[in-house]
Amino acid sequence: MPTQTFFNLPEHKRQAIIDIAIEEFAEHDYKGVSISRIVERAGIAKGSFYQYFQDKKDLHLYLLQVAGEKKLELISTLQRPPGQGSFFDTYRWMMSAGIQFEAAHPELSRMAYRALYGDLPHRDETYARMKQQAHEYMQATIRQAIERGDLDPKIDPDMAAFVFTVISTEMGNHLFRRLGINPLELPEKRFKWNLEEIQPAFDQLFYILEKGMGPK
Amino acid sequence: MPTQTFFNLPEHKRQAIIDIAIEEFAEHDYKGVSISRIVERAGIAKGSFYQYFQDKKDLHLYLLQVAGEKKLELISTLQRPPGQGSFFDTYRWMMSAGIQFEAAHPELSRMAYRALYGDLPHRDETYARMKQQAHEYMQATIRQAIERGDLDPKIDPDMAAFVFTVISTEMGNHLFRRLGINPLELPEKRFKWNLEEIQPAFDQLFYILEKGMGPK
DNA sequence: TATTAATATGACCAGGCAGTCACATGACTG
DNA sequence: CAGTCATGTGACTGCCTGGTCATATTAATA
Repeated sequence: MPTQTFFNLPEHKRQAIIDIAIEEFAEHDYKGVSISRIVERAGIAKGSFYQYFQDKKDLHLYLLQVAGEKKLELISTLQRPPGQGSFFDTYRWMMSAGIQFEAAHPELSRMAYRALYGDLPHRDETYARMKQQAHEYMQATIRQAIERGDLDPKIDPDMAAFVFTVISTEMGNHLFRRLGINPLELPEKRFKWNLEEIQPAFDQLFYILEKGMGPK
Repeated sequence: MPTQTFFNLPEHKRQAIIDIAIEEFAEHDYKGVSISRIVERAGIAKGSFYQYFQDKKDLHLYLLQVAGEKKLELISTLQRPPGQGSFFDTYRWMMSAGIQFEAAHPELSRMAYRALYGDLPHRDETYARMKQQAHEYMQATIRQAIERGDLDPKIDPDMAAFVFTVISTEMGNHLFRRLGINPLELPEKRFKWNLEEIQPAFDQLFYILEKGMGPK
């Protein structure tokens, strides 16, 4: 965690450091992120940086925490699907929320994606588990949905969880590519993100997930 | 491409360099691979290395080429699915072939995976396109399968190609995790790779892909 | 104002890197 | 044997890194 000194900083200065650091961790992988570059861009001395953060890892973990908080923050503003939604409705809402977060904070998403799939010297500490946990959570949800009659009882929960997890992870990338958008350019280009635009894609995806691809 | 000098090397020495370098590119991402470490492990002088390869990138591209050749080599030994297989049969065979390659050459797979999804200074040169090409090829195949009546005409080819592509890419990882195997330890542990063992997983996956997850 | 505590600074350190080059070695030729 | 050419070598360069620390500056307190 950052030191008290960091939190004593004037708001705008603190935020500038965070923003720049996030940009760097979105643009480069862990090894590629240079503290020297960050302090230069932020206009602070190297020594100051190390009065705010213990080391590079400390900064990285903090930024990931910030990303998590931002995501919760955004999701809490979104309306939940009406009533006792079916599994597919709920899941569609979750996925849509994830993609809205990607659109609103592409740098944060990219950083988090790197943390999950990139090379980290401190990977074992939390992140391999994050994937495992997401998988197990999904699996449990699927089991419940099967019991409630929302899903075909013949499917294998482990395999279904795999399919859902891997699709959610990559769906954002796919949608942006499909729409010809570079997510990292989203904020500066002030692209008008139109949720309606992606509904057809969701319809198509969930048709496949629900009914399969085989001939009827 | 490596120099003639490299190809003049005695077989065992050349192979040792290749093997060690592949190990390094499997273990570390591009930035993390150290030529100094490679030459030390291989017991050759730094100067010799640069008489074999132009630079780090030259080595990397060559190793990727080797990986491609090895994959074709292995696949050509596998029996094709009998007769005019349906789309699902063919695709199941392709996916199974991919996983057999992963099991037989986990380091090569890991290196290739890194090349596709990791950070490369020379990424633009070919690799972003590789993904795009795979997607387009899959999409075309799906269109044909629809015309032949092998797939539900109501599905969106683009979305279906996305689902197939992302699942094939990660299916190997998923299977190994499910079986409690670390693919990188496969070769040294001489794990007896039993194809039968993964058939149930394929059955489960293709049930989902064909019939979907929704209640019937 | 004098004293103390908090914060800012950038030259500096040790280590690692990719890549170079002047030279050494060995093998083959006339 | 001398001469030539391919190959091997590792000290070296220049660069960048994460991280340190003695010192300077500023703010707070008495």
